[in-house]
Amino acid sequence: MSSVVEYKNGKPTIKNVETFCSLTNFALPRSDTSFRELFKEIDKKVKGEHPKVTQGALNNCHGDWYEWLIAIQAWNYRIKYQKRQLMLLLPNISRADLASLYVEGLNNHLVDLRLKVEKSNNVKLITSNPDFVILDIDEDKLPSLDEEPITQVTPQNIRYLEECYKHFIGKCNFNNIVGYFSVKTSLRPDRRLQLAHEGSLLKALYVHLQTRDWIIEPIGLKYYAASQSVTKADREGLQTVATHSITNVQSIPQAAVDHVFSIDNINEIESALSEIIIY
Amino acid sequence: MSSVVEYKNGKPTIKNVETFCSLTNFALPRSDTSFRELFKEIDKKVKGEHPKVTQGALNNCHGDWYEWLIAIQAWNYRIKYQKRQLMLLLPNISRADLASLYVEGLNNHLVDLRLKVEKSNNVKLITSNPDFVILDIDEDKLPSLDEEPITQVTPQNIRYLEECYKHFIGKCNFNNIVGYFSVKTSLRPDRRLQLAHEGSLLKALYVHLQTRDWIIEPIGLKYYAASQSVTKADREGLQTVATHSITNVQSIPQAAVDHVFSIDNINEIESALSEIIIY
DNA sequence: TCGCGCCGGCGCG
DNA sequence: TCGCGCCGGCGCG
Repeated sequence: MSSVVEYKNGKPTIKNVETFCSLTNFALPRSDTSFRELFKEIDKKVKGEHPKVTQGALNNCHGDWYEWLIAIQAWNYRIKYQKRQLMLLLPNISRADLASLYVEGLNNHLVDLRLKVEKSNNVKLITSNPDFVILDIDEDKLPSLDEEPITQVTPQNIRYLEECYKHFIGKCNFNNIVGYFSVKTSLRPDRRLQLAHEGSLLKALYVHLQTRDWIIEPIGLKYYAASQSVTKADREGLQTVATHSITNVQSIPQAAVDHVFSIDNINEIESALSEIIIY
Repeated sequence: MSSVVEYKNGKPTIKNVETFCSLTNFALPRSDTSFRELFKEIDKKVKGEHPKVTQGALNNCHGDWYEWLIAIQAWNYRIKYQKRQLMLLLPNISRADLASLYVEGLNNHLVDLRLKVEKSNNVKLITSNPDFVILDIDEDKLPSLDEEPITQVTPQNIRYLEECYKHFIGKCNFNNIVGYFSVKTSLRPDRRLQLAHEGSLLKALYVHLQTRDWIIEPIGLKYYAASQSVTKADREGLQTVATHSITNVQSIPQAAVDHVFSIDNINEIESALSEIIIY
């Protein structure tokens, strides 16, 4: 236990992965265990032994824990139900732009768009990376993955899931990237708009690729979100339109966020995945 | 001093206005006093007497303090330089939607747009209210305001500035609302995107009004932002395009945020206002 | 009671 | 060193 917090000049630093693995005893929570409660208990243990740990440090960890639990379950879902679609963790944008997942030709369209946009008016196309990308391996060209379910919460397994996206860099065609998924343990009226922005911009980029390759009937790009609890105001706030679709009367207004799931235990992850992962 | 924090069931609550007025001695800071340092000192005093005050409570207050200082300076700027443009605080959206500032005809276009968008695809047009609206009183129809500068930081003066927008509800024509201004004491890579979303959506609504009224050469809508410190990454992140402007090749890509100002003292407010308030 | 919009303190690469 | 993207705890109406 004392090993999960390090001190640097008297300032405690939570070792995120080790804390989560050690304090969950390396096991997945029961399928009806509330993540909220689970995180609260872990917090209590950490704070009990290390009173100087800040709320901000715990906030930071909660976000990762939530992503890991969903990533593990998504991994197992693909294997259990033998789906060709899969959901993978993405790193932050300074480690890898999600456009780099596309094959060279499509990536070049996006690079070209960014360059031209920037050149014409000193303007950029910037958003954060979503937490997950949803791939559809409908062609043999994409690498196949291990078929081993993940049953233990270990640093090795977490690291494996966090790096999995690397296999697909430069390999995805237009129809291989079918959606994105961003998750937050909690929402606030201001923070939930980050999701709307992300969804809106990702969909605008998709429409751009569609136009450049003149794809008449695209399968469409889904953008999903999830949180441990979702109020009516959250749902309404997240029904915001993808702004590119409202300025001319021809296009049908399109939601930036297609659906927001309430996910606070493993059963609820499973249920969300059954709507997200169709094939 | 003890009066600025109230206790409810042992839980401290900062009385925001009273704290700021009392701990600044009801005076505006010197024109080169760093707001950062000022807020830090106030925090220290509050925490010194009330150790149970949380970081979250102070965060909440900092946002208001920053807005008030800018609102006071904007008020005085108009009078000092006899400008016909003015910058007013806006309330949060549950108190008054900013569309309500427009005259009935224009407001109806926006109501109509919201209805049709919602009806067609269960999608809404949602963003937070910006902190300030920038008005141009270029017609005699708009109410005129007091010409008294504000030299004291008092609850009465702050309340006055917070309610000033009410005079303009239902009174603004297309060319009376020339811009918005949102401010944050600090930025983060995720939170700065809230500004991009807000700017993008406000500009899309403006384009919609322009289309409905078929206004050929609109004066344009500006969206500005400010923070106590702005990094290169912040500037680049905020150069994000207003997404409606990139999906067809005819329109020129337009920035969601026209300019981000670094404002940490009264001189810097003055300097920003000289770029924002032109006429 | 709850919705709004506020923001600092992270762990990591 | 800094950029990324994390999120709870507010004061107020």
